[in-house]
Amino acid sequence: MNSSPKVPIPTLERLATYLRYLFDLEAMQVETISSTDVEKQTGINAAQFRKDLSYFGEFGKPGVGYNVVELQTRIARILKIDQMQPIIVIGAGNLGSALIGYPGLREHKFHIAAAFDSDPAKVGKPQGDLVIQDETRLRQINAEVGARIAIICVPAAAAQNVADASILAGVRVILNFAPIILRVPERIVVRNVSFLQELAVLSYHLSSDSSK
Amino acid sequence: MNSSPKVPIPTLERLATYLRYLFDLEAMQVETISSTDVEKQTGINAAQFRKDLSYFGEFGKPGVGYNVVELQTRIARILKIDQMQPIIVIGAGNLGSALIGYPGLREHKFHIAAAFDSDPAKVGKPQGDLVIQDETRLRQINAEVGARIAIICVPAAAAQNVADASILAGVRVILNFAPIILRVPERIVVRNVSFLQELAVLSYHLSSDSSK
DNA sequence: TAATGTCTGTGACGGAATTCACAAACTTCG
DNA sequence: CGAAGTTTGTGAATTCCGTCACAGACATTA
Repeated sequence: MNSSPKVPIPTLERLATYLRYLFDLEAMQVETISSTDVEKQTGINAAQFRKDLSYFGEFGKPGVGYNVVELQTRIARILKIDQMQPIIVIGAGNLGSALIGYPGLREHKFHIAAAFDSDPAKVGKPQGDLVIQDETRLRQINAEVGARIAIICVPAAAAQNVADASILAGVRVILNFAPIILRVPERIVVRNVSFLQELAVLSYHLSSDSSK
Repeated sequence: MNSSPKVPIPTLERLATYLRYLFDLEAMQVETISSTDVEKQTGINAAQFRKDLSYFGEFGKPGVGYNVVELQTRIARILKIDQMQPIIVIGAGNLGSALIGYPGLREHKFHIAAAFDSDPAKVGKPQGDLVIQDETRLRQINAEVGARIAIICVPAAAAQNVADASILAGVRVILNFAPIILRVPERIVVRNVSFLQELAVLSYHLSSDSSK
């Protein structure tokens, strides 16, 4: 009943990129773009752009291109960031705090509804416009705020337990910053962000310098 | 003269994962592992693990498996994280500060040699065990520290300029946290980290819940 | 030593993602 | 209106990755 059955994940990642780009275009009061414009400015192949969109229907006019505002609206709807989404953040260390204070979240319709930590020294402290809650109250509090997205920013050793607790509390997708592979039920979607991993890949590339 | 010509990027990403896992095993005083052990514990297919390694030579003994410490050493050498690598961080906001204070970096043989910001209020302030430098001195300072890896943590609007300056200063690979596609010469390798993008992908998955 | 069992390294296969290339749709201009 | 010029959407071709499956290497046991 829904759109297409199989959308490649790289396509979804690029959709988010297109969306950012469209916001910029809107700010510059550009009304229409073509797929070749996109290629020139983002480096993403024009056919790729068209194919990505084709998974979700038809968006452009032959001979003209795409209407910036309309495309923006439709991509936002596809990604379900057309209305505010509550998120919970678990772990209020450096990274968690940075996330809580990050203004870009709100712009993209994400709203941190609660933040948790296990450290009694942090619990109860205000952080931005919310108060750090005790990790043990995760389930109880999420029953109120109803977040289905969790961001895990705890150390590796604690991450699996925290993930389990989140899932019990009704979370369905997890953004994991801990350097560990989480074991979760099939229905749960996890995405990992690891800058150590990214750095390692970059470091590798330092060798093959002159060649190619 | 070097190893194999074409190593898939997903392979490099997994190598970093294996390495983390091997550190854990070493700490648990495990001496030997087999590819099926890896699959059981990380969820990564055993053949995948073997093929990933095969791009770089032979690592194991048939009928036995892989020596944990040896494999660790060799993967670290492949990724060039067997000896300290200097890094520069540009942008000392929430994220940049979090990175500077992140102990995991040192464990993985990365060392932040200098941090920069354009805000005069921040320049000169100590942060961890180093002092924030003025962004305009990037080239000058990197002539001393010789970092070839830069981490960009500045706002989107400033990122391209900062990237250009880094490259002029001798940087060859960039880890970019700014939500923008950087335009760089071919020889420069860029990897982007965007949690807004990750969140968008996760958000998409909130729809196709009961199906599949 | 021979027989059995385990595990690696890799060629072959299959599927997924990207790019190509073109017909069809629309615009513009004379 | 007709011709020339754009640009889309998409089947087909290509490239890239992951998985399978098995020959060969090594260990173990008797």
